[in-house]
Amino acid sequence: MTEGEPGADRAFPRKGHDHVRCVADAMADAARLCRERGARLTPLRARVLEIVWQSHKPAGAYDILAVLADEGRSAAPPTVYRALDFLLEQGLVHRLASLNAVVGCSRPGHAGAGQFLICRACGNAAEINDTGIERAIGRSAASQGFAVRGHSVEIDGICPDCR
Amino acid sequence: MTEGEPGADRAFPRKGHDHVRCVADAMADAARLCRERGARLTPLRARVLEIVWQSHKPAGAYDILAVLADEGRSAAPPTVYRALDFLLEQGLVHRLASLNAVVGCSRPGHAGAGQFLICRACGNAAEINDTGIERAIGRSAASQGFAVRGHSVEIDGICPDCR
DNA sequence: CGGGCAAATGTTATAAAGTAACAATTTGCG
DNA sequence: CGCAAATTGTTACTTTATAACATTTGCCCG
Repeated sequence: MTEGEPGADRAFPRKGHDHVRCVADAMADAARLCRERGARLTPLRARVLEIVWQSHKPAGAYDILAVLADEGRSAAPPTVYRALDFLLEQGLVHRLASLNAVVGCSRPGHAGAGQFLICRACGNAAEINDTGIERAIGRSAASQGFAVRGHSVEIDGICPDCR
Repeated sequence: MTEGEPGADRAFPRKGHDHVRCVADAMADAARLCRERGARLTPLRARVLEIVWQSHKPAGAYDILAVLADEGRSAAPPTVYRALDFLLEQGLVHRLASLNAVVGCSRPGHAGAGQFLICRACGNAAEINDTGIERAIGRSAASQGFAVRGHSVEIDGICPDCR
């Protein structure tokens, strides 16, 4: 996602950001990760992942379904939901509950947790991986005697580009 | 919610917790808040709020609908959704997106933000109001140039009573 | 006090999101 | 090859949420 320049750890992509390459990288990471784990990233699952990565706007299951249908694939809701279940399990996508949609995971393989900035103007969602938030959550849960299994942090607001 | 004893700031209710009184307090707070704001806490809205407060398990819209129907009220989905919209706006309930359900707000009036511990064993949800989490979110968003309007933190795990 | 306007609720119908159950197909493996 | 398991196809359905319009209620002002 980031281009490796100093101080380039931004959640929202900068201008001139090479999206084609970013998607290609994500797909390559996913393929490698699945290979290592013995999980099967089938053509259908790979295609769904690619569709999710086409944009930083969270994709609804029925949006994905429409794309598959356009491509002439036989597709019904379970097709998509099953592919998404796989991708979620593998930590390749995140589900944003507040939008009933998913986005590509910027750090593939880390399932079950994630923090997102969601712009109510442009609809883009950016994953942040803020250790401060993680730690604060862990500390707070521990003080209540609560054993954390996963968490979702969805922050609603206006992104830098839309201000 | 808490009983005012030293160190009693627990999110999950202790044993012997007086639920009837806790609900009564919540209703009184809600009535006062609405009066102050000139918002109309009508009998229907009040009843829906009361139903939500009946339990610490998040209530789905159709659960609430069933209760209203049992009571002989004429009720259809919009009845409930409209009441919930009002209660959400007034900050009297929180919506838990990951469960499609709502819970009573422990600090009435603070809409749009909240952090929850959700037990996957018993289904109870407890609101925490952790300033550390709030600060971490604010700091992280600010560093991205993101203007926060609201946030939801839903932490999945096992509560102290279920361990 | 009563007409009239806005807010709230009732009602019907439908959209959107997600799943259950079973059939057909593909894949890896002995 | 041939079988078992995993994946995908297919149909039907459940759950969640909203649109649109009718009716009622509360409240202000003359």
